[in-house]
Amino acid sequence: MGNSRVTVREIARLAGVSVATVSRVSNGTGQVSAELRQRVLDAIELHGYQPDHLGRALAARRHGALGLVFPGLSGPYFSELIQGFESEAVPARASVHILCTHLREDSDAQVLEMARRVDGIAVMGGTISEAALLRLADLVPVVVLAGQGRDAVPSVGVDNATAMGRLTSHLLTEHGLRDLAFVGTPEGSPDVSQRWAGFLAAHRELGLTPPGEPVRVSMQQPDGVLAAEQLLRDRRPPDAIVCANDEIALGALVGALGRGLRVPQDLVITGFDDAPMAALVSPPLTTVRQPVRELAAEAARLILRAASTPDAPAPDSIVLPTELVVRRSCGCPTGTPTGGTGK
Amino acid sequence: MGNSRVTVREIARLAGVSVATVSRVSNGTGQVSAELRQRVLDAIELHGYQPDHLGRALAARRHGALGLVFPGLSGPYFSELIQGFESEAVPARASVHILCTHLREDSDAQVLEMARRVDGIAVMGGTISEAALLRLADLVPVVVLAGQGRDAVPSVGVDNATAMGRLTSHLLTEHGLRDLAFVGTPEGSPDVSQRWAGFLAAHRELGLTPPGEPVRVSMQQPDGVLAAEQLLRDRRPPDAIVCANDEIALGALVGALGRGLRVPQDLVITGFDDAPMAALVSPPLTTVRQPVRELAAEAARLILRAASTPDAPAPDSIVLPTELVVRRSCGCPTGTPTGGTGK
DNA sequence: ATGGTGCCTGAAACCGGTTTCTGTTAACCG
DNA sequence: CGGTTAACAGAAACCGGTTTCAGGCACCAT
Repeated sequence: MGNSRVTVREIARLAGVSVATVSRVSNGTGQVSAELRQRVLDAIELHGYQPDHLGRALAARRHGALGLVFPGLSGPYFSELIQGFESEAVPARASVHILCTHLREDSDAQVLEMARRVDGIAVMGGTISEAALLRLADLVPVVVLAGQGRDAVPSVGVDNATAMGRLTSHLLTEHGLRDLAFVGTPEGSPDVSQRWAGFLAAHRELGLTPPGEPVRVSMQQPDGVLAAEQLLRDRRPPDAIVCANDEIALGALVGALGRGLRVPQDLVITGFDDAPMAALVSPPLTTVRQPVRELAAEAARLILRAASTPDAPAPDSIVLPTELVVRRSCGCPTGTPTGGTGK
Repeated sequence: MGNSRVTVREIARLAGVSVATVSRVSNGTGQVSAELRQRVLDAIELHGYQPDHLGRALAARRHGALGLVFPGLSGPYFSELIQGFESEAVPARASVHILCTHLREDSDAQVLEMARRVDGIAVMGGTISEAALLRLADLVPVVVLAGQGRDAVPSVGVDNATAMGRLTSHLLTEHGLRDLAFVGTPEGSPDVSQRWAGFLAAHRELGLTPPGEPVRVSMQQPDGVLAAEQLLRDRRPPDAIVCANDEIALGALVGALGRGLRVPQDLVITGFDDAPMAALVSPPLTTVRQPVRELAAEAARLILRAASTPDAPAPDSIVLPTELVVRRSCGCPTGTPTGGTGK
């Protein structure tokens, strides 16, 4: 220990100056004569003084911290998300508080509690109730990450419906597939809900009848294995498995190959996210690329800005572009450069 | 807004009592008459007063927050880790601050900075310098997660060397394999370093010559694909690929299968961690189970305890048991119950 | 000599809580 | 009825910083 218990008043006494002067020196604000400055710097150096964060935060009435709330952690998606958020927060000298809500039932209360410890919060879509979100926005700047904003709560996301519609159309028109299964739980998150909607819309636009129900599973690789086994056990398996994300697709691929099927000859599989593995499996996965890291970074920037200008008008929501990435798992010969950019 | 700017003094004024009484009521400490208590509760309710965390933390001289420092995020390992940590911290009303150091070069400074905002920190082994670790331990309670503790800094981990030694011996003796490759970067983390050491030791115990160098890659699935391709391109590929974790192994499996090899007939692959996917791929992965979530939870408990009893002696390091999980990727016929428990 | 202007400096107030310490009142006891 | 004690309430100090405000001083122009 040693440097832990040193306060401004202590340094002030040792340097023979007032606390105001110590504060000015340690912050570089205001005018201090060269002599006093040196005396203070010496005392600070000698005793290893570091201003206490709490005192400073209390006086400044800002925490210097950002919150990130998500349902759970799984796969490269959340890794990217957290890292994107962090990469923006830390240079702004803001620490990052996290909260996984899926572990507990009283997540609304937890999030509200978090609001009193940070300057702003990014909440993943669908993790807390609508009511809690509004109360939250009342307390601190909030942005919804990958979900629908509401009133004064801006959101950052991609146009999932259009992107998934484009992918689905590709399967229906280019490959003439007619029996597609959708794997993912629309009720689980706004992302999946929109992807499911885009999947349905693409069918209807072509006058086709989409499947009535998706295969509801979670978003991790093991769930994809499970889903594939369930679908392939059926007497009449689908032509294609359209997965809500790459993790599911990777799992489904493992499941399908494990049953001796050939992809894409016997079964087409597609994903969403363009995770690093998508390009490396065989066959490489046809998917939709979305800029996850950039999404989170954008959210962090929005919050930081809102926190520093308290009375500014609520910023607009942001929609980042996606890109259809056609590889071999859909049946295309090879990396056909059909890559269309979503809005 | 509305409830954001209400302070104790405000409530005290409105309820016609002193701030001390408001504080007593809102904390349930001390004695307050039924009448005053009700007046205060009404005022609190009416104005939606919530005590400010900073004021409270400053007075209590504790932050009510824990820090978690890791190199980067990747795969189920870190998900488990974070969730295990969080599951222990949140019920203790402590928020969780995270810091990914691999994104920046000045991580030592960042960690030291974090120390002034939390009551204790868990640092993944190998993420910061030895010097920084010691300085850190000077400021707040610290525990090293999956790494070597030092002096008064306790650690929580598993016996990687023994576990990997057991796995390696299994391949060498049960399956008679002689040409094993190790994939992973020992310099990258204490975990891998110990696993490499165990791999080498198992060879030497049997009087065999281990490979001189590991295949140095990172710890993610794509790296496993890469490593497999590199090894299999060689004129004389190994009999077995012993991977530093399951992610690498899963990638290697994909890479091997993609090249038309049969596992385990043509090539044996093993992992470490027992990630959820390990049991689901074909063939299922032989690996070592370690209680990652429990590891992190234990670390959180250690820190919380140390933070609440400042002058207690430094707790002992903790080593949790591992379990060899034999599945089919090593060549065993099926789920042979050879599962031996490591110390 | 006088008044004005800037530059430094420190006392004190402030951020929003908790806690000690003192004093009042009422209850209880012999 | 006097005296001790317990319960309760509030004033003020405190946690560790920042910032306002007023005063002192040197310097310059009238």
